[in-house]
Amino acid sequence: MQNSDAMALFAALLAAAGDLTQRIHDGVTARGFTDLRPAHGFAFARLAPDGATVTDLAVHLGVTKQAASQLVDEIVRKGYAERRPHPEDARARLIVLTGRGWACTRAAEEAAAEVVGGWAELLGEGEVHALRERLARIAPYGPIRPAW
Amino acid sequence: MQNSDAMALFAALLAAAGDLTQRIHDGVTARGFTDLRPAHGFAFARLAPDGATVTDLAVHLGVTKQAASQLVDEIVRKGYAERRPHPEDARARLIVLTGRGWACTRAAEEAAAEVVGGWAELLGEGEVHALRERLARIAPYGPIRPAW
DNA sequence: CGATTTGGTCAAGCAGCTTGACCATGTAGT
DNA sequence: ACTACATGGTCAAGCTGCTTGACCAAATCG
Repeated sequence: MQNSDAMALFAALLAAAGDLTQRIHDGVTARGFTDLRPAHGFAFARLAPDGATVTDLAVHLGVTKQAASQLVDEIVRKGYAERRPHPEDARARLIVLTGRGWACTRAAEEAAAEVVGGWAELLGEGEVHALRERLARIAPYGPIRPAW
Repeated sequence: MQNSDAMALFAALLAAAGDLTQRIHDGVTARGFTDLRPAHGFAFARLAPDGATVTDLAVHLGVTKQAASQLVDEIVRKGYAERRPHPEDARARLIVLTGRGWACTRAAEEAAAEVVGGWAELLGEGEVHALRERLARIAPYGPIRPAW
């Protein structure tokens, strides 16, 4: 394994991740959600299952809770989520997706499936699945962060 | 291929790309280059072969030429590159790496090789190579861009 | 040659993040 | 139970890295 091979792998990873991000974002925009940026999508992913607190979101996104709070302000203002009192902690607030937030989440999933479907035509379904499985083995869980 | 599988692949890609970026950056820092951010490394990659103009860099990084020019100001000020008159165009300036810039580039390659070496222990050399090859087939060339 | 394009810089403005201070609620120690 | 501290959240101010807009000098095209 030469050093330059490692850099080539790095470049390919960045290109694939950046391309997929861009194309999902384009797909979401094309489905009518024109007032969002990719960062919002990563917030939705954390909110989707059962909601989350601002602090949860901040950890997930790798930013301060003030920054996460601003982002929540924005998606609430735009009608994608709402702040509710937290059922178990009067200090906290539970941020949950609205119907519009769920619709956008589904749009992102569709867009992602479209792009990945194109990859499957290039590589075959099995190869794409293998790709996912191998990436999962080398990639630690942790805060989502920009590629740089 | 379920929609959620596509999102899982997306998450794995982002995690791998972000993790590799972070660990290369850490490695570069550990080797003594403490005044750089990952974005500078992507500039170095474009400058390394034979130098480049500010406009070349801007296209490569996907930003305006003003932003690229600022970034060049910074790496020049810190001694990693220098502006020279362009041999074939008196309007342009050729940005080339200094010795320090090359040393940093080698440090990044070493750091990348270290991380990818760790991946090879997990997956095997062949699998890592296959990963690179498959990513290369689905990832278009284009401007480097943050994962979101 | 004049007209337009291209490489680069200067200047101003802004979006999204940070740090710092603060309040309300929860949790632990004695 | 009362004090002390930790935790969730917001407000305010500031900074960094980017953008848009205007401009100049050199190259290219008619």
